[in-house]
Amino acid sequence: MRETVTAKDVAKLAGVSQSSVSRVYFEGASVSEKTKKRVKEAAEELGYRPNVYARSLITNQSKIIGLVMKGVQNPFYAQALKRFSSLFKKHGYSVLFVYTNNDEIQQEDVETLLNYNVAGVVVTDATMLFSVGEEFKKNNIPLVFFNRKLSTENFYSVCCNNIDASRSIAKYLLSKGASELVLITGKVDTSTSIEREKGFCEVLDHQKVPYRIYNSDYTYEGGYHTAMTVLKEKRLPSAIFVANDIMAFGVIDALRKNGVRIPEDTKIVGFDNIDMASWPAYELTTWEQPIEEMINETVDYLMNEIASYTGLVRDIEVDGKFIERKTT
Amino acid sequence: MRETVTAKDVAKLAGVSQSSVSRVYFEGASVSEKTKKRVKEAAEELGYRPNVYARSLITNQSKIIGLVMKGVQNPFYAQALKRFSSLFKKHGYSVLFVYTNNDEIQQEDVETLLNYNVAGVVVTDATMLFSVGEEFKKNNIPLVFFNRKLSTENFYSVCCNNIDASRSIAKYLLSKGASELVLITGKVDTSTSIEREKGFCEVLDHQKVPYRIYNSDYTYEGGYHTAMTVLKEKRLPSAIFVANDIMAFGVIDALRKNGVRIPEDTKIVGFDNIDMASWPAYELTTWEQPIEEMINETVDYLMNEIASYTGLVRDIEVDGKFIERKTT
DNA sequence: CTGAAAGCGCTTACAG
DNA sequence: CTGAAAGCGCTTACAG
Repeated sequence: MRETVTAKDVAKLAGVSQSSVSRVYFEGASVSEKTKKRVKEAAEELGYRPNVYARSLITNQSKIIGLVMKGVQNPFYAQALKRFSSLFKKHGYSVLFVYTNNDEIQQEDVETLLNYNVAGVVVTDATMLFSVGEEFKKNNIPLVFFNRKLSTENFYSVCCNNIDASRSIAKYLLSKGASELVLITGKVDTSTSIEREKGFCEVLDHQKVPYRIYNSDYTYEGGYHTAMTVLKEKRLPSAIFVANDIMAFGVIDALRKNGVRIPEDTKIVGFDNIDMASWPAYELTTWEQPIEEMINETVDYLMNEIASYTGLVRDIEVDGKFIERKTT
Repeated sequence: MRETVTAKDVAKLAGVSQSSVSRVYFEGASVSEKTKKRVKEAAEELGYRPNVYARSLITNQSKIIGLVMKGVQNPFYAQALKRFSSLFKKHGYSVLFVYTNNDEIQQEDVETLLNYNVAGVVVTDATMLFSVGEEFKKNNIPLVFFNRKLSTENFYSVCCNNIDASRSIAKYLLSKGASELVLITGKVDTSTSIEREKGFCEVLDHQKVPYRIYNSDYTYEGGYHTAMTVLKEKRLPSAIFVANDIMAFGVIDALRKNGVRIPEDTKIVGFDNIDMASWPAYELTTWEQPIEEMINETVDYLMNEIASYTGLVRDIEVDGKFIERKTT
């Protein structure tokens, strides 16, 4: 049987009341140093550990953050997972990991989050029905979309400045003499893909430079296949902007396999600057997402809202930077 | 304020006792279809959700599995994370994700797991003090080491049959005419690296084929640097067995960068068969870890132990298979 | 099958 | 600062 030492047991051994024991473990309660010491000693001896369930039942609060994630396979999100976990731990929170297979958070997952009365939630690469978001609001649970933005401006989101970034990429490619371009998008309904397309095309339209758009899906395989499609057409573009790095690797591999030299025959630019982008096999020119800053912004917001809920809604955009390597 | 509908409220609306409401939501309790229906309707109307904290407080059980992971950056573990999450969800369990930066699980993380009274824990790529393991045992919490094995045979573990696998790899390389070999190990104190070294060397020793061992760390960068060291020596080995795929990519990149042709000048074999191994940039010959089976074994054990704790201890080994691609 | 009641291990007014 | 007591929202014997 699971041994269970309670505050009462500790109280008896320490010769104080159960309430005093409780106060020693409850932040902000007032206890004298003397009883604190006595309690700690007794607790140590007995192996006492406050019961989080009893505590949560009373305080109606938890020390858990819900982290909703789909694309763990993309190193960008793996990195995010790592940093979020470390940071939340530092703040005293544990993470309830909710893997969602669908683009949209399922009701089942929402129930889980609500059941555990999570202190806050971060959604990294999924969308959510409007009504679902309202459920969190109704319960005063802060929620932030990380690297994603909902069209209904009703939630807090933290992204990189995708539009400016892709404008810069377009300008850079033009300055390199690109005269006919291709854009390979990510999943078409994601905010990141939409914005990267917008900034990129805006500049090209303005300069009256011709370009073609191919819709893909943010995966290596998607990039690979899309590149094959591009190859089937007669003209090879002078440059390709691929909406994320992992897809760009697929594009590069497909192109190379077909004898296309990079950057001589065509230039490639990715987006994210994941670790792999600097690998000798790729040395990909890309846009660095300021992941650390983005995560800090996310966690700061969450911690503030947990401390005192305001329901503040904003779209935060952090600037990244261009990283030139050997694919351009 | 967070709205809070309790069983009492539902009871009043449904015209039954609070206990009956409780029984409707407690698996195994006996309730008539009639009251069940009435309760469900009232609950629906009020938006009732049983409080998991109150439930856990009483039952002294939780529906949470602790998943301890370090190497999220390695696609092998990202894949595992994904599958574990899906599977546990299917079984009605949520996952408490515990990221550990150290090779060894820290006391702080153990406290978290114990505080939440997790139903079970899986440790994927970290080790643990013996005493820590005992703490879980004392609380009848089943624990399994996934893709890792402790030398003290006191825990349940699920691995691929590393020794047989690396024996096969050595034999294969010999059959391909390799006459002087190199082994690049993973982190030296991990069971997987130790076993892969053991199986590989055993065959070579037996055949009296010369080889050299270089210790590395299971990361891309480690593989890259180790390969550079290998290159500094005069003779290029005719084949290199790299203890995991991600490291093998680093080795390949370093070698290619220095004009070494693969497989003409030297052959490379990895281990894991992560998705990337089939990418055109690498097309790595490797050993496929039966990850799906390994995960199923892990989850099955955990679910059985949760249903009725036996404390069974065993080292499970699942066979993988050789995947020949273009690096040999 | 159902209800009244005790109790899980805490927090938190309320007095002192 | 401290203790006695109420109560958080459930589960679970115990009767009926």
